[in-house]
Amino acid sequence: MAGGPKRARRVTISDIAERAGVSKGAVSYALNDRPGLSDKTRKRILEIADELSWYPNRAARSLSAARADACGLVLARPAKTLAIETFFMEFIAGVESALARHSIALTVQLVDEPQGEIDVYRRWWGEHRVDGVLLVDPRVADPRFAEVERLGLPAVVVGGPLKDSKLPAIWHDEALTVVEVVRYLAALGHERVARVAGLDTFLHSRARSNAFRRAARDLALSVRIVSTDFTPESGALATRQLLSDPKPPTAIVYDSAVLGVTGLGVAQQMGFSVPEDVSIVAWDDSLICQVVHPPLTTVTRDIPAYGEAAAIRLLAEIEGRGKGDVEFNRGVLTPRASTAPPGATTGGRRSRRTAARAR
Amino acid sequence: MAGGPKRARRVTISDIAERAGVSKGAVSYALNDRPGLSDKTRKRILEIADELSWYPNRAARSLSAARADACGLVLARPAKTLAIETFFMEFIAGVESALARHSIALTVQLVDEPQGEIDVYRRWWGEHRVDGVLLVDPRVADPRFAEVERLGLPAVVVGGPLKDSKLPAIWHDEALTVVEVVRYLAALGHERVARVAGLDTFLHSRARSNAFRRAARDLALSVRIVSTDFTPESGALATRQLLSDPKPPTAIVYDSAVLGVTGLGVAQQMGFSVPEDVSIVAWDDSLICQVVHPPLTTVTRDIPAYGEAAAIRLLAEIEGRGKGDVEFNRGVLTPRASTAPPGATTGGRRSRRTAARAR
DNA sequence: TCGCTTTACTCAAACGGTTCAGGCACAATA
DNA sequence: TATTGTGCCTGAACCGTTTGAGTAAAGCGA
Repeated sequence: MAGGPKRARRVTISDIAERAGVSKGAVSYALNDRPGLSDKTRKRILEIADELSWYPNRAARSLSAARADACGLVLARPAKTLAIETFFMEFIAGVESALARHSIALTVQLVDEPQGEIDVYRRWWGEHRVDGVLLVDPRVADPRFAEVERLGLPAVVVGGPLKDSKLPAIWHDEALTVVEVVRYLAALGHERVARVAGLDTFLHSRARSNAFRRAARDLALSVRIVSTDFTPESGALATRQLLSDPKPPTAIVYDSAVLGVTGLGVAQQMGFSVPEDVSIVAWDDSLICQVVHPPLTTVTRDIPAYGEAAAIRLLAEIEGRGKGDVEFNRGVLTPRASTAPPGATTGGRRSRRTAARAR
Repeated sequence: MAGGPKRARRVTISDIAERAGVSKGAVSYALNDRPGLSDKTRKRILEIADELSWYPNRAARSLSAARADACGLVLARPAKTLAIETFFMEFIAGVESALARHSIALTVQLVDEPQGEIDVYRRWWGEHRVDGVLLVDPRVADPRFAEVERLGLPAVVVGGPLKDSKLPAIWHDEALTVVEVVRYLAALGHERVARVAGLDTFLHSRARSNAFRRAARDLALSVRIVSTDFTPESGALATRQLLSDPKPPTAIVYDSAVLGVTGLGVAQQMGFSVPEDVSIVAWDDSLICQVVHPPLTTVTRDIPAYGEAAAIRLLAEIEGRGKGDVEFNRGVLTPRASTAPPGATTGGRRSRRTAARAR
């Protein structure tokens, strides 16, 4: 700190003790609401601590209590798609609100590659930097689970349920929601439905794809599923592929808001009217889905609440009072103007394609 | 931790020392690359440390070194607008990449109200949780500056330059970019330009508004400026107000990507063709600006690099080798299809309004 | 061979909390 | 009155590092 600005020595527990005329131990008892002090002394100590605006040094506390009072979250998606996907910010907001109530900090780290994520866990746990972590984007045969278990690092998986790991998970029933969406489209009269999926290695993406295929077959609909890597480019490509088919689907379900909005743009550019020629459903709602025209029908989840529940489960895990998985409220369909019966005309306008078909 | 899972005792510096047959001090020297050890011993110690996969306990290190090895970032915007604005995720990604190189953690906290932000700084600094913080969204007469200075908490302001504070800031010249945008619109032939601004209390928003007004007047353009709170709703309202005028502007400059995309939607819904009837420019680029139709002309900044530079400046400040403000590369105009000469017809299509005017 | 420096380490005191085994004074009980 | 108990507080060890002072041995020039 050579040449640095002079900084006042910060007040410690000894200062409080001296000023109150008691021992350090007494101050510690007062601060932590432990028995063994008269109310009068306790009150006096707390008053002095407040007056000197003293906060206990976390490093010292962590050292003796062997807790870091921090949780970790590693995001391993490319920065570009991370930024555009509102999911994580909303999720973090929810996690935060739960952790803040316990004065537990959230340490966030972005990494490029999956191996880097495991290295971060090793380092964090080795350094006692965190008491536990949230694992997002669970994948098929995910190497993180075994490593985290090996380390003994308390963790909660966001997504699931998990087959090949005993780690606690928080998840919701994707299949039920998928069935709701497919039935809704079938009820509107759609016979050819498609799904633009995210990364097939992600558990939740795969679960939705499986459920989608099954639900569509049960209703005797024709199904197509195209995978993407969640980037707008890959979403645009998938949409072009689907709509270039001689018999294009009349309804497309997208795995994210970004994919949905991108798909809408591509469809309109190709001369498809939404929803007359093709209906669109996007998986997670976001304000961006509501400002495009037409606004998108979405599957809505309370993502901050999801994050909050995940954090609460993690705190329980850290304290050793964990008890299995948490099943969260599933997403529900929020119908907007991007879905309608196939070929429907709205408000007197007619798409070029609908007009062409009518001739 | 009652009832919790059994966890292995984690390896400490003493274990390494014992195994290597040296003292704890020697291990510490080896780890921190300090002189006073033979190369042979140093190598042996490091090998053993690696073999036992030992990481020094951060709490212990912090306690003795009086450093937290963490920086803090408080976001005080409403969670909803935070999530939708890609700026912060990109910014965080940049901050991260700089901090990670020094093994410094980033602690993020979201708060609801401005006073809460100041409380967080007090607590973080009191607890030695962070070595410094980044202050974003500087406002007019911002109470955070004085408080941070009073605390002696190293900080870097993201935005500026600051009039009423000696805190170091990282910023770029908004005025030059604004002039570039306005000149571009004037060159296209626009005579009535408008700006949908963000919160007027934000320094950067105000700086842009002032520059916008001045630049437009210099070019003898008619100007209107409407303020919003960055929400899509307020952006939609502002756009409706502007376009409902008997003589609506032929070009609108929006203060964020969200506002721009929202404005595009509103304009199109009101029967305005973009860019024939109204040109649109959005301030920060984001993938969402590129997937709408037409894609938006934007002011593009390298936001991750901005975050990285901010983090680097903060690290310098923490180490006491700070040296004034950092001026960052200003944003540059990226023209796309949402801007054109007023009344221009593109590709044979004609908007309803253009057609009406032509009659 | 002696004194002097240099090298390569050890030792122990911090850092600022938590926690537990006392200890002292005073009240209650036998 | 002697004993036991209880409430309130002290003292010191401890958590795992860093770091400056101390030291023994080796090296070196004269």
